[in-house]
Amino acid sequence: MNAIVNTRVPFEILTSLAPQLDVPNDGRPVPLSFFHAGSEIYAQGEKVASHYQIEFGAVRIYRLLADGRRQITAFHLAGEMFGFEADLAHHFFAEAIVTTGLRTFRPVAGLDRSRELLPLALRCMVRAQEHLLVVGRQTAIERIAAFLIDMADRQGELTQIELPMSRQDIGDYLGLTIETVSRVLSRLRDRGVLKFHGLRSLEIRKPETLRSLCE
Amino acid sequence: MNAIVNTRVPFEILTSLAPQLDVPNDGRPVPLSFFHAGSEIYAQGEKVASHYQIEFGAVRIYRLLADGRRQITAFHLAGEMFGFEADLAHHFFAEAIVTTGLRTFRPVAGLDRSRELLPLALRCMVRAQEHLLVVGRQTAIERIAAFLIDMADRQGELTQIELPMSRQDIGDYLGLTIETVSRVLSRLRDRGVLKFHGLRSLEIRKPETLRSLCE
DNA sequence: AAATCCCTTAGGACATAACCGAATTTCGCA
DNA sequence: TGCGAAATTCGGTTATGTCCTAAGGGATTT
Repeated sequence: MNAIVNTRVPFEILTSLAPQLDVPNDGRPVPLSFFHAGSEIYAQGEKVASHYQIEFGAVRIYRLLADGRRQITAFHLAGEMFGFEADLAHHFFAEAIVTTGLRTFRPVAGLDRSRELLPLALRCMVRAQEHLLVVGRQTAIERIAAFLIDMADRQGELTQIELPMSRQDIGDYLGLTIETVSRVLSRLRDRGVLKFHGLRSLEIRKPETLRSLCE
Repeated sequence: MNAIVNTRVPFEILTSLAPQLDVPNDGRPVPLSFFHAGSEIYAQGEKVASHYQIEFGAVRIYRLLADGRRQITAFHLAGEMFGFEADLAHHFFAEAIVTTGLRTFRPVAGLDRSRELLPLALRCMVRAQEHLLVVGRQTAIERIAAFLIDMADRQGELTQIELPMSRQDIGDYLGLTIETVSRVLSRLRDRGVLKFHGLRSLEIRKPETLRSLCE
């Protein structure tokens, strides 16, 4: 996985880094594009033009109900790929959570990528299905615990976690309100399970307690 | 889609039908196997040996928590394929809901099926992600409405629905208890939206009302 | 046709998490 | 370092859905 995770680098500096990051792929340079925090990468209903690999930063994939309720179906971190769809149109929205650099892969006519794409799609599928168990059948504290363990695993660091997303994002991912997310995190802090260094940086002090919470 | 949906045919009769149903595929006959209601097709942790197409009947894919809570991640009906996994082991359980006939596809060494499998895997992925929105952000009545509309769409018939699964199955699919499922269905019946012909056979009397419930 | 069993429905008490309003903290920016 | 806006946290109240118990209904078996 990429070493640069969820940093808040000013946009100007990023642009100057572009030439170094823009390494060739399959003999052809793949363009690297930048997205400010909160900016849209693609929208639901849009035609699928390419898929993406995250060079640095983080992305949220989500869907909206008519009254504004939002479900985030996935977070993607540095090194991961996203943007696959079942047909020609996007079924979800994708937004940069923080300043994010993406490598864009456009499909090449006549070139069959299904052999490489299949394992990635399968992994996405299993992840979504496993997340269903969390959202459908676990309590608030179990959901938060599962989320923190997942984030820790994906960031490599076992005890130190950087959260690129807001409490609202976490709530919309876990099917909880922002208040419940905040309350549960505070309770875990008070119990000595977590220690915060700022709002979005934390340390797991009792990994075994956290793990026992999601059964 | 196959015409035979969710019928309760005695096992003996099914066996006698086997020769007719066992049509060749790729010049080689694909074996058809039968499963009684409730019998296991594969278990979580088992090595993936093949994937399956449903000739008739219905299948539930699920996962369990240590204390017995269950989340059904998908129902599969006649004509559909299932059993794909991200690696060599099954991440979920699969069970026949009613008496079910399956066509089993074993991977052939040296034969790359990813081109055919990718669209199926992507469809499964999108379906799971869309289901996340239902389970994570919708109310009980909205979930039931979405479920009924999905079942109607997949069975071809627009107003007549046969439910192969129990109320418990529906609850475990939608993240609700059996009582809530029952209560909501009764309320929809009392409101004249649904009309039941037995417990597992129903008619949508007001499709537009149902549709307006999931926004 | 009767009996049994299991699934389903119903009703009430309870609990978890949502909702509402407000105080507090954090972080970007000067 | 200090200011201000935004995000987060906190407390109280409410509602939705769960839990528990019991009654009802349908299907299968004999």
